[in-house]
Order: sequence, then structure tokens, then C-alpha cells
Amino acid sequence: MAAEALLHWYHRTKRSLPWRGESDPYRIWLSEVMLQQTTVAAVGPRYARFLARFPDIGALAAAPWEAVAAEWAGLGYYARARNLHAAAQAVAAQGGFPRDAAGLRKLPGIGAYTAAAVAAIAFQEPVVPADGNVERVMARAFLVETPLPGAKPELARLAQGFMEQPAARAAPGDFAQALFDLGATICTPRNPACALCPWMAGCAARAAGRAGELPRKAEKRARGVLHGVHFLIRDGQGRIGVRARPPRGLFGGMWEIPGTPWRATPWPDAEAMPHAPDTRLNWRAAPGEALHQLTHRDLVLRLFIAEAQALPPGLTPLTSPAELPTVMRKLLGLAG
DNA sequence: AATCCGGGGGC
DNA sequence: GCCCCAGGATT
Repeated sequence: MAAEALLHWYHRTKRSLPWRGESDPYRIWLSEVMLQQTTVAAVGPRYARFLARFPDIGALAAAPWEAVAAEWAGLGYYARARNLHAAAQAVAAQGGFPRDAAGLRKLPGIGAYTAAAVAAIAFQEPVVPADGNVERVMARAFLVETPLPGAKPELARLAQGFMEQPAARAAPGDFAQALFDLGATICTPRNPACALCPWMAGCAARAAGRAGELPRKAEKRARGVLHGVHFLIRDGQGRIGVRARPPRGLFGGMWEIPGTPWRATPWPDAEAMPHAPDTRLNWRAAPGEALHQLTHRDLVLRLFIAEAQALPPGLTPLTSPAELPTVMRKLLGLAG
């Protein structure tokens, strides 16, 4: 496979994306973090909105956590926001971004992939970031039968091997993004459009008629169920009370409607009620349940509602439902 | 190496 | 319903 053929295809067909053509490492880094396990379509509007609110690394470093959390709400994987904030403060204290992948890798929230992506795209370091797209392209091009995630090191080595070609080494950022585009538009997980692929002639999986079967993946475990009961308090002004979740774990550091812990067995009302912020209020059950699917869990949440003159101590009035993670907005929907 | 950590879109 | 997404941290 010739790097030059891929680059030629890229320059002819590349997607127009908001972070393409940026050279500011802050903007490249932000796009890479937002795109972790998150689709291009979902990131697009959030990327612009985040930059409008935090236009540079100094603004992000100086912002309070609550502002960052509010901006990230709904995007998922909230540890990304916490690490983004911490990394911004570290970078600001250092006077700027580390200029190579090894230095970037030390920042919170930056792993092997993101370090390589930022180094290649922002600093033209001759490294190839191996994301899901790149792994898929390599598994097919070289007919790698080892299932993921075990095959990751081998696929990353195969990808890095392209940097031996002068055309790739001359444009590491374009080469990385060309691989992303190839995986996203041609070498797709299902029904790859091999006839349009610039690497069709050299692709081993294509020759074997097996492109659609690769990469192989280890079998996944079954999902579990978690049950919870939450308590919505409205004060005299119609405001609702929220509290911050612990900084680590599910929805870490995000606002939540107070409630029971989440556990595998359902909560009977009598057992849940002591977890109400004020057990003396007149709690009534909202109809139905909020169902929310996570990667490894199904959440089943019920809701009780009460009115109070003032919010109990420990609760904060919610400024806007948009500052809640999606699961909490779903729960709020039960209140009608 | 396995598990945890969100939400959305495609099929 | 299942799969996947410009993955990282923790154990």
C-alpha cells in the first residue's frame, strides 16, 4: 500500500470538518478528546460551542469546574471533562503544550492514541495514531486474524510502519486524517466500499473476499441492570434541587437529582424513602420509569416528587436542565 | 487482561 | 436489538 495513493485520495475527497485546517494545539487537542468514542456528527456543534465559551487554554484553565461540567453535559464519558480541565491547568502552568507525543502522553486524559494524534496533526511528528478506524484498515489491509483487543499492539505497529514511506513522513497530520477518513467513509465496519478504495489493489482481506469480517472481536459480556429511586424537590419558585455526584465513577462530578444508590435489585418504596433529602415532605410517585442504556448497564430509575418552601440544606438550585447528564434529564421527564 | 465509563446513530 | 464511534483510567 502506497502512502502517496492514500494522500492523493484524501486531498481529492476529504471531509470538511470544523477542526480541519486548525493549527492551534488547543483546538486539535479539544477535538481529539471530544471525538473519543464519540461520533463526528455529535461533536460538531459541541466543539464550536465549547470554543465559544473557552476560546483558549487560559480560559479553560481559569474556569471553575462547574462551568466546564455544564458545558460538557450530555456529551458522556464525563471523566474526559475532568481530565480536560486538569490538563488545561497543567499546560497553562507549564507555559504551553508539550511539543511531542511523549510529553503529551503525560497529561491526564491523553493516552497513546490522543498523544499521537495531537503530535501528528498539530506538530507534524512522524507518528500514526491508531484509533478504531486505523485498526480496522490495518486488520483488513494485512489480513490480521487476531481478535481485538489483543491485536491492538500489532495493528499499531503496522500503522506506524507507514511512516517509513517518505510521502507519509512528509505529512504526518494529513496521513493520520486520511486513514480516519478512509475508515469512516470507505473501509467501514459493515459493507465496505472496496471498489472506491485507493488501497484496493494491495488489500489482503479484499483479495480474500473477507474485508467485511475483519477485524475480529472478542465476545462481549452480558449487560447488567441497576435500579434506583430519585427524589425531585421543587421549591416555592419552581426551582429543583440537585447535588454533585462523587468526582469518580458513573457521571462523576455531574449534577444529579438526589436519590438512592444504584443497585442490582429493585428498591421497595419503604426502603428507598429514607434516602429522600427530607422524609417529612409529602412524596408522591411519578408514573413510569426512566430507562437508560449504558455500555455495560441498563439503568431503571423511578422518581418521587414533593414541594417545599425552600430546598433542604445540601441541595443546589439547578440553573438549567441542559447542565444535567442525559439520564437525569430523562428522569426529569417523568415529572411531566 | 478485564472492567468501567455515556450517548447517539445506523442498520 | 446490536454494533460502533478520532479511547483512557483503573484494577
